[in-house]
Amino acid sequence: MPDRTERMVPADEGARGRFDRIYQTLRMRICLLDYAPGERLREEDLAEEFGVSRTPIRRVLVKLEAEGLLRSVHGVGTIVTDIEVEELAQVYELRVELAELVGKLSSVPIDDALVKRFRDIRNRCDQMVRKADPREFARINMEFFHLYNSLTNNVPLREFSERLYYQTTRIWLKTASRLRGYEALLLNEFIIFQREVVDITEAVENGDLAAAGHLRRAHIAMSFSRIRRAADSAGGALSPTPHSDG
Amino acid sequence: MPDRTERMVPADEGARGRFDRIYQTLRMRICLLDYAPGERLREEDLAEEFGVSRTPIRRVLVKLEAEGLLRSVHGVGTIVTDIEVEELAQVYELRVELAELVGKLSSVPIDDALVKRFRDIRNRCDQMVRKADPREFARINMEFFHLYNSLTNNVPLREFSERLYYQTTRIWLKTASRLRGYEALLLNEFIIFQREVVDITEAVENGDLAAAGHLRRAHIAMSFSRIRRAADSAGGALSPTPHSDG
DNA sequence: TAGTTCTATGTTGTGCACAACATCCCGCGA
DNA sequence: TCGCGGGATGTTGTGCACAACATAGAACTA
Repeated sequence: MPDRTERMVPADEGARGRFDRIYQTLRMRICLLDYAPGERLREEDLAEEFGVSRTPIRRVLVKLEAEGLLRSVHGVGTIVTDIEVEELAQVYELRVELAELVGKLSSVPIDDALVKRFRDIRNRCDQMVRKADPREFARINMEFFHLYNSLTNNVPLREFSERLYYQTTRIWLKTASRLRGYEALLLNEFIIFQREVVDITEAVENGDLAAAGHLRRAHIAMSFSRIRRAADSAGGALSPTPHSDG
Repeated sequence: MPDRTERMVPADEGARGRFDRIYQTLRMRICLLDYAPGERLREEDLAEEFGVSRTPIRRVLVKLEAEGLLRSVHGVGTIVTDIEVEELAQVYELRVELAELVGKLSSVPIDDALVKRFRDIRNRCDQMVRKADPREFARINMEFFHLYNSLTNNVPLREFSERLYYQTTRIWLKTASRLRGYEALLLNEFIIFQREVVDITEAVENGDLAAAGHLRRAHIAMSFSRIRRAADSAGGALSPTPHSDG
């Protein structure tokens, strides 16, 4: 048997590994608003940053475009998608249903390791409640999302929930950041989020995934209600925003 | 304002139009089993057929891979995905729920034109009941799916339902075609499908989309039950099948 | 001065040659 | 006869040069 030389250095990744790495990186940046909605991405810049040519970059961009995060226009550029009020409502409408389904379909067996992961996040929430850093909030929110999502073994459900999540959080962040009283609002959201984590952790501890699903559903629905109400009272900040970049 | 010259000849399509055309064509072929699960697609062959180089073909393949219909392996080829029993069950489990949601979320207003489209398909079913051609059955089934899907305005829901549909129908066709008594089975399916069309058309005529949703849900669930039962009694034909091609 | 055309510039899309990778098959030796 | 090693072959992945396209701004005209 030919000695399948195991890759010793992590830097020496195959084509697939490189593709995934770039893809994950860009998706994270889009979700964390490092790339704002409406911003133009230059393929050549990305190629230079990741030390490859435009070709593999384009591969990643095509995939991100298929997921609705980017939109390439010939002769213009690759633009981070924005989203309309109507469509944001639709996405939330659907996320609410899917969240409940996660608790219903193909439940995973609950073992100590799983419960521990929930408790860990809950504890980390307690520790960082004072900081109220938007970026850190987004990160832990995302981490909790993935953990919650892992409660179902239904692969298509997991994938689609993930896609909708990445579609909405960045828009949520963007919308919230344009409202007056952003700091207070964010702190409030964090406290509510903390309660959600506590509630769902308890449901998981009790092995009641259906209850976890209902809790999650309610929290997502209320989260959207809050942001919409705040935006309405601020005078239509949820409307399509003009691009601020040149 | 510069006179935006509308394209007069359909042959003179832009890059985007060509991309969509190739994408739709390949997706249809995969769904209709022109490309069987496990089959290898050669980029160069496709490039030659569509009169372009490999580059735009690869663009399409990346998107189809992102949707789970293809899988590219460096140095091996681009392979039409197969699907495991477990995952097929998961996909159906989810399709059932989404079908019901189509009747619940963001319902479109029902006008005469919409009702007419349902009646048209119903009538065409009546006319072609004798033929029992698998390919024609798949086509009209697909057409009805798209029509039913258009009952909701929720874009993400439509997109995801579509993706799951394309994932399952081809596997359904493949599985059914390997069973004994395939002809009789198909004819039976067609008769049942005809009933479904009649039922849902009536629900739409009455403006009761929730009822349409429940009908659709029930029919999808029963369809999967039938195929699974038939496969079980035939001795595990739903198991992962060995590739028959060289 | 207002409107229009044209050119310069920048971006994504395409074609092609080559590198990286996996597999098959032939030949060799025990 | 069986195992195995290495080259031949075929496929996807990458890099690069150029084409197609869109836009902004200058230059020109009425």
